[in-house]
Amino acid sequence: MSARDVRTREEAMMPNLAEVAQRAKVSTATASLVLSGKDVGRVSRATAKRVLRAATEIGYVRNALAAGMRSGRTSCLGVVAEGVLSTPYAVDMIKAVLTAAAEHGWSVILNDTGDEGQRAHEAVQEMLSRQVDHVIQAAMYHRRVDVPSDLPDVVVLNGFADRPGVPCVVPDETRAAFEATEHLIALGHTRIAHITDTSGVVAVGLRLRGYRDALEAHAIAYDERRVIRGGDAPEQADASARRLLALRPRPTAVFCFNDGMAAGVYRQAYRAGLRIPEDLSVVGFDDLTLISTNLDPGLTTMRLPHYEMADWLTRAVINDGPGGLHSGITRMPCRMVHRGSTAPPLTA
Amino acid sequence: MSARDVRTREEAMMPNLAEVAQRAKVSTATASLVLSGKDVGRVSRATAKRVLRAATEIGYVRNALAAGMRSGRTSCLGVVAEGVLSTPYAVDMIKAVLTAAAEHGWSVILNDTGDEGQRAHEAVQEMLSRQVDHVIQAAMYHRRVDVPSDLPDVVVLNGFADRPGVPCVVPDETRAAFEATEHLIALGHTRIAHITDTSGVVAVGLRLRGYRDALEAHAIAYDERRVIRGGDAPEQADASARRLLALRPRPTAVFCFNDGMAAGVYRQAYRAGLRIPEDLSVVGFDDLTLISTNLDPGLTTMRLPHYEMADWLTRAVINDGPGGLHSGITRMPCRMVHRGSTAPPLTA
DNA sequence: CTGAAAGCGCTTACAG
DNA sequence: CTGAAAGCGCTTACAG
Repeated sequence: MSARDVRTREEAMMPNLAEVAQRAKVSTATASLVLSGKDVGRVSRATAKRVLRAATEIGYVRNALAAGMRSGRTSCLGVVAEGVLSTPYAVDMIKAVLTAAAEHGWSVILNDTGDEGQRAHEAVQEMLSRQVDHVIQAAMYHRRVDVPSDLPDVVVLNGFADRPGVPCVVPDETRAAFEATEHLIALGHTRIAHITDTSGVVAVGLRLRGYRDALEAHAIAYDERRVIRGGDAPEQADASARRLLALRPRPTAVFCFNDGMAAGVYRQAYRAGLRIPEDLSVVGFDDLTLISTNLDPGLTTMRLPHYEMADWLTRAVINDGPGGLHSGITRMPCRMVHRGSTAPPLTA
Repeated sequence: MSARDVRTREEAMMPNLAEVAQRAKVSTATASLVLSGKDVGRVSRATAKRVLRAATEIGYVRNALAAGMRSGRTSCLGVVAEGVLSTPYAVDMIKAVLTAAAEHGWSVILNDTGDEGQRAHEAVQEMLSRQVDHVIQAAMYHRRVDVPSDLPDVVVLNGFADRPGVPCVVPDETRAAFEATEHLIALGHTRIAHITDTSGVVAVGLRLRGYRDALEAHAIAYDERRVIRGGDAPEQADASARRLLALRPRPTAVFCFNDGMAAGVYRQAYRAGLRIPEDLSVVGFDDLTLISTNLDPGLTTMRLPHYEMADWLTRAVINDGPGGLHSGITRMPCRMVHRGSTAPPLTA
């Protein structure tokens, strides 16, 4: 074959290592050593300088494909996201992965398999084919994740694996719900309702647990009638909110499973002529700023640690590899963002 | 060197083409032909079957690095995003790129250089090093994009290049603003205000143009006092909205530069005791559903064609290459989403 | 401190 | 219809 058979680097004016070596009058071995920073104590400073200058002069860019094939390491991270980009909730995770990876000089191959998670197998094959060093499997919300068995170096972000031995990181839902509820208790509330979801997502149980634990810790009786279950969409959030406001005696505070449900409470409270926070304190969950900052007053809510989880996991994987990680579930704390939707009860 | 020097496919139990060929009792040339689908009329059906069976039996996954190096094509798309993941506005573009690429069997290397766009050069070097076939440069909002000169096969998504010869795609802002305004005119409004941005982003001028054109097309006098300029944050949106409501005679409708500003109008209208849409019709822009569906009533707004732009561009690049594209600006239409925040004026 | 040479796993003209 | 062999651009023991 000739140089014309394929779209060569030469055609695209991409010089290769041999040309750098030739120009610097050294072997490709020496040039490689210098250009990959492995030259200390092995190549004289003068030679190294010559190589670097030559590389700069002809605009050398190393072919990562060739390097990866020879060395067996690609400095490439595969991210198999399951619908992460379909939600505004979790995009921060991708952002964190990209940022942390870039800081380490790593690249990221991203594949979002969509809400169904159907294309997951294909995505994994693709990652293997591209020889990524590690795979991060990211879930759009805290849930159980099916981890392909043919994937050795895998970790799970925002979910837990269906098999043991896989490092996972999730938000500490129960603790967050405990703190949110305790915040309301500290303000003097005792009739605290909880609006939650009808779906079976794990966070529902974990946050309910935190809510109950907080009540119990402060000797407030748990009243099942104050736990309202409804859907996620705006109309369903409205329905839940109406049921909340119909409770007698009316709760003076509500802890909502997410910000969308809190938005429903705002809409119905205004329609009923109630003031927030004077007549009703509201705490949300997620901190979708598009919702929380556009409500009036701004919504006090628990921020999910999407960025922190992804940042931590990415750095850990790059620095230690999945093997260096605790092979189990790591829980990360959520932080409460105070904006003005809570106050002491008027009756206090 | 020996097989133990590097982390080989053997260690990871990754069979290579030679093993497939050996098992199928053919040469690697024949195996390669079959496994890359180039065997029609070149390899007998029986031989092809043997190869495919052998590959399946030993769980062969082709090494895309080696294939890419030899063939000069990687079926890999580089996406240099400039803060796209930092905004809820434009994530749909990434989603569309990933989906379209996956459908063609392409992988995507994603790099978000953050809001500043500082790391753009590094990102480009990275892409070149990884030998991506094409690069898509994506902007977080419609704006001028500095396209690195050392990047031959590049196209711009949601922006326009600073140099000629680069295919670009952007939303048709002027037409969208024209249609939004015309919708209000068709309902019978004549006192139509426009709340816009103080920043110098290009969309400000383009949408103002569409607003003015629509008024002119329907012989409604343009009144500069009805164009209110303010910032983007909730408090600034509130300030703009207050100025709107202080106008005398009060406009019966308002076309907002974005949904966040429309949310400010809702807040202030409610505080002033005005009903939407009876007393004031509101049209937004962007269709951030977290805002538009959580307002009461739901916000009628122009949806930006982020998904469509990215989908179209990705398919075009993969199928034709950047060279096959119109080397200039392509404008894509926005679609109006009707939700109930507009109605005929009461005085009509 | 430096270089010659092997080899990563594939694809591709080319010869038969 | 099939195979032998070259070569993509690197990195890495190894020899000197």
